[in-house]
Amino acid sequence: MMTMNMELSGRGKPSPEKAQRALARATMEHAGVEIGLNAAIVAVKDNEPVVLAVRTDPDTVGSTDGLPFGPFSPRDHRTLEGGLRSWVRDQTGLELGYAEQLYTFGDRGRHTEAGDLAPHIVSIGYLALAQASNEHGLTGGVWRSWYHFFPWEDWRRGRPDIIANEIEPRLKAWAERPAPATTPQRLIARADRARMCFGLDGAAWDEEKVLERFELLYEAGLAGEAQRDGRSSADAWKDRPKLGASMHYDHRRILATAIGRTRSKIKYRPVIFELMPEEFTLYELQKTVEAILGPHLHKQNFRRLVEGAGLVETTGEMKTRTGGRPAKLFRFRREVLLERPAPGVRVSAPPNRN
Amino acid sequence: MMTMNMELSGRGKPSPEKAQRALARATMEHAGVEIGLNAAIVAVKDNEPVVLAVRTDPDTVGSTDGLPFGPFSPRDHRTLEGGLRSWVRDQTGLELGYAEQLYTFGDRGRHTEAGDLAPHIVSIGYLALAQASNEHGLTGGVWRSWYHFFPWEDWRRGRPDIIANEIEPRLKAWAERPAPATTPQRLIARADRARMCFGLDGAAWDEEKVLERFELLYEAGLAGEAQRDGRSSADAWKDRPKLGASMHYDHRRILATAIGRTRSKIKYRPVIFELMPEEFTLYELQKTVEAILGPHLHKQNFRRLVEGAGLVETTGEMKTRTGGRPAKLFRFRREVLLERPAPGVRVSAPPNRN
DNA sequence: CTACATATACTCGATTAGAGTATATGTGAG
DNA sequence: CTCACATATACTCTAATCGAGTATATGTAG
Repeated sequence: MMTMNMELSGRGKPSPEKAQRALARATMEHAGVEIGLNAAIVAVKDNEPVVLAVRTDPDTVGSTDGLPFGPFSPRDHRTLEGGLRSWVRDQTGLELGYAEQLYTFGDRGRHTEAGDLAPHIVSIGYLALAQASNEHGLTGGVWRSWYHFFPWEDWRRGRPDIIANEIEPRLKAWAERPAPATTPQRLIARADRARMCFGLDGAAWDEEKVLERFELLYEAGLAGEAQRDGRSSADAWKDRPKLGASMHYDHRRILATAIGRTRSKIKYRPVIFELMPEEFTLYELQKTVEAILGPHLHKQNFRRLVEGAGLVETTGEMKTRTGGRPAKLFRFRREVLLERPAPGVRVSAPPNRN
Repeated sequence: MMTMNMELSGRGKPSPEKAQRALARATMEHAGVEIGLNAAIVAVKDNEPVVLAVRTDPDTVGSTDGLPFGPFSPRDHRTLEGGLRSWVRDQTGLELGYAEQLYTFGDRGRHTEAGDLAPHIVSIGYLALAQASNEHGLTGGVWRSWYHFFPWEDWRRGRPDIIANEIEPRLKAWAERPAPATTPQRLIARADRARMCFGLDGAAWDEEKVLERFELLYEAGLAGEAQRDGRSSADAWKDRPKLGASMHYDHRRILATAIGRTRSKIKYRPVIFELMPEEFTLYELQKTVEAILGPHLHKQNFRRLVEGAGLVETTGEMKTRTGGRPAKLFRFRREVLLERPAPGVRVSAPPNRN
């Protein structure tokens, strides 16, 4: 756990390496609210979707990953996004390209590492997309697979075993236990939530519901963070393996939001090309889409779809050494932005893959 | 314009009516960041989509509307949404039902009513949906049509004249003027942005791009807020009528975000029923959808769509006095949430309505 | 030179979306 | 009382789209 310096000293200059400590210190200076910016920086490396993770406290044994984060100071930066870009540059050496705001997390009690009396940090989560090739200057952080934190989200080799072996039985047990009396009547029953979130009992799997799934696991005490935060629901699973790697604070929630947003957004905006090199084959494009979404379309239809939507144009070049017939190289066709209101990789939901 | 009291006195207790002044004052007390929560509370009254507006400063002549807003104090409220519900109750007497976070606005220079040196307020915008019938206890604020603030968004009687008469010529003139040299190369040209946003020159109208359109008008100096904020682009239109009613601070941006979110969300979540009474006819449902989206489906297909998706079930009752054949009454079928991953009113974009 | 792997083109049937036609059943004017 | 009218509801038709399959092209590796 991160230890916070409770004695106050004068205002500390934020240093890139210890920005989080600076943030904690700055927060002490008044009893108000401090703004933290969190970045889920996403890329695809070797067909694996990855996110940039930092060790929040490298000195402690058993420490966990976190997302890069830093304070927002309105004195130094005119915009939130500008502030984000600035300290991401300082902390990691990366120059962000595409970035969008995700969600603002401000609930007390969701990240109680420092105790409930800690100063309040409202964290604004951002999603950034980067090309794996652009990482020449990476000075901090390490790329980790999405699926290291969310193994149940990886459907590329079919339904992940962890769902049937760990998630389904534990959620069913949790659904059997009575919900607290304070639960509003309008809420959907635990068993139904589990079924809809994880596609149990023949329900469809919706790859966009990443956050709903994580929230459910947290509530049911199956996420490591639940035990850390002292949720009583976690007691039942104290000795069982945790599901996916935990992260600091509520960073795994932010990452879940980022994954869900990425998955939905590539369907109506051409953001997939933010993750691709300048030139690529259609198969490489498909593999990238599938890394993010799970396997969807068969090859021939993916081709028809992408070309038919005017998303790409050929460069005239060929890529040989593909292991078979050489493939045409394509590039993103920017003009599509001027032609269609919502261009994206329109893969519709597969019928049912359970 | 709102004049702010720049002399500081002691801490004022926030009173419902003057919560915004309290917020401004509280913000003065330290140089940090203050969190404000803004609510776009939406309902549909008599087939008109409305939002709850408050006069931010009733004493000043020519004052403008704003959204209800209040400070977030982590001491008093565990969650952001809890804080929102609490002061909405205090300020307006409304008990919010459905609410979701929209976006966090924190850019300096976007709302310079109090000058660029003003303390920094980061405002978190929320969308809330209410049934018009539930307003028994309304004690503050007044319902205003969306289209009072965004006349160009109202396509229920065809393409609004304001687009051809005011927006198109002024945007074309703006596109002729050179963009500032600091503009990044990757940005889309002004003329193309205008075309895509407002469906000029035969481009399709995308009803979801509400925020993009407002941002463009602001940038081009056609929104009243641009002149208020001293944007030079507004100089060219000093004497021309402003487009839509302005709002305080950046509240019109938040409302634009709320409208866009509502328009997109009803297509994949059954939130339209948050705006409907318990029982309704299919035609009333269609009129409500059209109030929000603009006219879309013809009656027969809308019926097929909504019934086919399992969104509604008949109550067995009929509504007479419809002016024609009596209509069956329907209610929302909650079980659809357990059957489909993304149930909503799936009206696809109309071909082209220019 | 041939087996193999991948790329690419084309076909087919089922489903769906958009739009039109036909019929049912109230209200209200005369 | 009756009939024009307005709205509700059912059914049909056609084109586009989607998922899936088949066929063919063109490299590399042994």
